[in-house]
Amino acid sequence: MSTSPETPYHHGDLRRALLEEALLILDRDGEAGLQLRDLARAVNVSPAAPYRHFDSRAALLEALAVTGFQRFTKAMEAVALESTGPGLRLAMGRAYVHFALEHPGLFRLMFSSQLRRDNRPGLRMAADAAFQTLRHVTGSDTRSERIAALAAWTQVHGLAVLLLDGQIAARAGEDSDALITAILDRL
Amino acid sequence: MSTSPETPYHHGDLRRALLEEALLILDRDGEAGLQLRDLARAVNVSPAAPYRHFDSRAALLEALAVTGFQRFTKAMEAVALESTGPGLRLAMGRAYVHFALEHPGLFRLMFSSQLRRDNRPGLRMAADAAFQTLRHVTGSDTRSERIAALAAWTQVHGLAVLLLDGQIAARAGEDSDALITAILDRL
DNA sequence: ACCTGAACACCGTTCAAGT
DNA sequence: ACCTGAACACCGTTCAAGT
Repeated sequence: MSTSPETPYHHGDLRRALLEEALLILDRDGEAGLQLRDLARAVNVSPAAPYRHFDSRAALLEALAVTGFQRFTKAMEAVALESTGPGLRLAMGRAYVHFALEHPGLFRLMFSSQLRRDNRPGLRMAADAAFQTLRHVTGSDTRSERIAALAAWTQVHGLAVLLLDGQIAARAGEDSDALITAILDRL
Repeated sequence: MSTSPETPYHHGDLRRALLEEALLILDRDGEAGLQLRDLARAVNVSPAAPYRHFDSRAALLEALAVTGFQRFTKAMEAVALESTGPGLRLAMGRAYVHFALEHPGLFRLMFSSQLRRDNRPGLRMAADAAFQTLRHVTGSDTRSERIAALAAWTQVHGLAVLLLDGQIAARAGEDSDALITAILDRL
């Protein structure tokens, strides 16, 4: 699948290749399954090669989480443009949940408290930008607006997480998207 | 802190000691920080000793998650006994969130999809028993009852997770428990 | 400038051997 | 019956050396 002819010998766009392959592994095997040596092997470089592009495994994970928040922001903004008025909040909730289901490993990584502990500024900024998009919709000036916004967020996020963990699932013959909509409609 | 006089030489209640120490490490360093060799060191046994009591690290994690669900069930049942009628749902929501905040590593482990993948029957049973306690309160006979129950669950769980991840926090001078109550009261 | 090869400390796990 | 000591394969990371 490489763009260069035959095998990409000694060089190439390794940084991008690493990130792309890492995203695949992340959503397939989860964060614990993403091993630097495996990743290097998958891209046909030596175990030490990734260190020319990332300081450490944690730095790689941060880069992944940042791109995750960027994609998430784009997805939310797209909904904000095509949907309007009353249906907007529900549409964004559904998009939020769908993003999580489509990128399970990435979504979990974005909210991983492990990453938050190292307190990397790039991640904080990407996350803030994403949440800013959400606040646009709900407003957060008065206290009651803020509480309502947080209540909506906890609902949507909880649904995403419980679906991801397999704790909530549609029953046999039940439409999974209809279930999501029904739950989000309760607030 | 051992109950036997001086150093507990060759034996003792190792299984219990491992579980107790593991719970401490889990809530302090998270799942990734719980290493078998560290754990053995902390309890003063050789790296191989834990394998007389647990088949693998995954088996140890499962045992921890099972005791987590048991404690969780007990906490929920205690609330169901002391609270009654209208305030019960809110009281259980608060207890749910407080449990998560008091046992962050354990709570995350209980809902870890990593563990769910190996599909260990003991864990499934402990989890089902816990959720059974919750259903008692909400009911889940009709479809609308089921949706309402799921909506409440997603709200409470989402709040717990976002607080745990530091994404939601009380502002300076704001009472954190009041914030929790205000959000849970919206549904 | 970017990558390889070999090495280091460390981890989960196994197994023969000790008490 | 329960634990130790030594070993194995593997991982993240470093560093001198190659192109």
